[in-house]
Amino acid sequence: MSELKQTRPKGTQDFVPPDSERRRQAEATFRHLAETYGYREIITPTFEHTAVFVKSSGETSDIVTKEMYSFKDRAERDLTLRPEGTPGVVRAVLENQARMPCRLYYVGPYFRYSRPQKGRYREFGQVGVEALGEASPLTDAEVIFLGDAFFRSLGIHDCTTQVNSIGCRECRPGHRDALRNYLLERKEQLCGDCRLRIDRNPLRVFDCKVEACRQAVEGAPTPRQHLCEACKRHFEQVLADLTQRSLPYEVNDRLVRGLDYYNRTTFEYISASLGAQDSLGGGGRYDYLVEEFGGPDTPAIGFALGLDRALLAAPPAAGPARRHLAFVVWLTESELGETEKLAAKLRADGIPAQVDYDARRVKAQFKSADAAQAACCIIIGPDELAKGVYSLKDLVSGEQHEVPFDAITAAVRKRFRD
RNA sequence: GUGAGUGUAGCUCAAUUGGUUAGAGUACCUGACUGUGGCUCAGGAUGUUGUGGGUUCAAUUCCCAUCACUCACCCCA
Repeated sequence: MSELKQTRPKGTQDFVPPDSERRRQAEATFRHLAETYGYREIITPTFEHTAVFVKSSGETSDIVTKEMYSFKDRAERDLTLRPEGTPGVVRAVLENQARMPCRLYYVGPYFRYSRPQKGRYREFGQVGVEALGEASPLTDAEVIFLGDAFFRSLGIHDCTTQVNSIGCRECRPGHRDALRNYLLERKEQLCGDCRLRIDRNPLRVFDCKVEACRQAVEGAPTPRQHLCEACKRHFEQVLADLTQRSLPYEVNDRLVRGLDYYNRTTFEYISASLGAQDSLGGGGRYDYLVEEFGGPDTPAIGFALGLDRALLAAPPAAGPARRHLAFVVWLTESELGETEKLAAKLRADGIPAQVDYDARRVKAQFKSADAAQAACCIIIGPDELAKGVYSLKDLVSGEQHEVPFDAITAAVRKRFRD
């Protein structure tokens, strides 16, 4: 293989047909589903002032400390390619003084500087929703249900839903202290990372996969044990509504999530068929974030789902379907004018039409049509023009018959329906 | 950022213990079929063996470096 002069940057992906079409399809499915629940699309910049992410995700979170694509522009502004969606949405909602409550969804590329592997890319596709100004536990359950519905509509069936509650301003400090004391007593057993976490964010120790840490944390005080009455009731209502909706779930006490802004409900969707990167998506409540951005006290909840991983977990597309495309084939140059006219008419009638202007022989044109996966060919030759017909050939069945000039659109439409 | 594995034709892969013109399938092109794709048959074209160095009479094969990809750690989508 001769060396290509230009290759794509590490961790980025090209989507060529039909992969690009499969991806679009999944996005369309999500848009439709989200709109079904009353969400409307929000489009925000792909980069923001770095402070937007640092303030919301947490100064010490891994995303902020080592995974951001940050740069200075020509005026020395500190900018960052968005590593996640929520902070930008919250910023935009406040900046545009959107009326609360409001339900927003988004679709787009996100960027994190981490080493690529299966299901993890430096540029990746994410879809998400944010329900701002809604405090009810029923909203939590509906949001969790919506994420699950998206995966199911893509044909993903091995997806399990995990939920947890990490409490609020009232009950978190109590738990934090209890957990910190518990961990300090067992500091010797913990890995280096976790020893640092004791001070910075003890909750994250629950996330650690090191076996020693897992054991040490076995009997640790869980967030759930320390929930205040209000949080406890909220969580119970979330679970009750999930049950009501017949959505199977697992309560996972170790599910704490990596972003600082979460409170109360957290959840995550896990797939068994993805390898190490098994999280299809996740989210949670972030009742304090809007206020921290300088806005009014506003409860909120949302999720982000990984498009790349969803497509990885979804069953492969069905067999090679023919495209709704008519290929117009010409015999000699004297039919070229007629060929262009027919193609124009078909397109005006809403039928995608293509012509191979370069291939001189009919055989080569048919090969092009086949390679393009066209559903049919329309042949224009001297004989046809003399008789006032086109020859219409179905490329799947191989059948061919003559169609009067003015009946061609209807005849092709019929082919597409079959 | 750390570790391991893999780089041979457009694609998927071969090539005995290092041994001289690096093969096969598929895709591609041509013809059988000068108005017809897919099937069949016959023929044809294709590689600086990722790159750079080293060992050797001889390197796709062994060694070093480098780059790329993959998987895992980490982190999470």
